[in-house]
Amino acid sequence: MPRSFLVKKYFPYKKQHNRDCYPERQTAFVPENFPLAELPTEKRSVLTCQPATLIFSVDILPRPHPLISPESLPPSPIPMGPLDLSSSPSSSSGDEEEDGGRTSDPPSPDSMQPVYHCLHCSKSYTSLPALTQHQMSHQPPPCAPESPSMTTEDSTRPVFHCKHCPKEYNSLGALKMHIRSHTLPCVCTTCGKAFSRPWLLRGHIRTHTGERPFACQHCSRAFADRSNLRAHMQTHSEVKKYQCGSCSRTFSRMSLLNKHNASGCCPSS
DNA sequence: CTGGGGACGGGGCCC
DNA sequence: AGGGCCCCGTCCCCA
Repeated sequence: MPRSFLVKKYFPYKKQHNRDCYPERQTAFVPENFPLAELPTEKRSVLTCQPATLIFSVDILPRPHPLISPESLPPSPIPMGPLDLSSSPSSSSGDEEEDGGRTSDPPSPDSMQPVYHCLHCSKSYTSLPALTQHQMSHQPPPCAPESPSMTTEDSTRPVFHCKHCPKEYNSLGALKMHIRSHTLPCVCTTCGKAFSRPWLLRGHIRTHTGERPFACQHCSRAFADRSNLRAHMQTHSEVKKYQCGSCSRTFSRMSLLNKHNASGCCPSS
């Protein structure tokens, strides 16, 4: 799984292993006169330069669906003229060589009677004007040029593309959620680090406050992160969650099992 | 090298 | 639809 949004080593205080909270957090770890508007630059960052006042006029840009090729579409005499999508989102950027084949896909020789399929839904029409009128219903209004780039994967499922990366989603909500990982709208007021979701920020703030609301019932340890508590609970377990296929040894974490495998215990696996 | 903790990422589910 | 939360997972660091 690509971890394209890992944000590491923003600040030198990351290096300090503050096992027992941050007793001197606000003075020791925060860079002096930390410039909120000048977060350390990252290649991927479209927003680190202005984390607090994000001005994103365009989060979702039109982009052709990479999975849709002329071959993947049903035989469809999509007209080139009024329906060449020149006003549609997917052709406004002008750099879509590969998309050209969609509209120029020749009709199947098997189709005795022309059937005009909508590019955006499963409807089909036997007359061009009917399809033309129907497809207008899929066009974004003129005043909304930045509506999400939505294509269809199989003529029925919409696909929403992320402007910032190749990911795509089948719901606008999922895409918006994903885009937050690019825009990082939740900014820590203490150190300026930005996060995609409020609860991530809250978890991060605990690293400043030292709050550890997740206590282990078996020992005195407490954790700021529930996942870390869960991992810790594995250390109390006789039989741990992750088992080696060869030696049956168990590990509290997948990463430890992977390390174990990589060390040569299970050369076959 | 191994085990464990800290921090934080994503998707999915629920309300 | 959007936010909150959960679960799973990864990476980094340290003992």
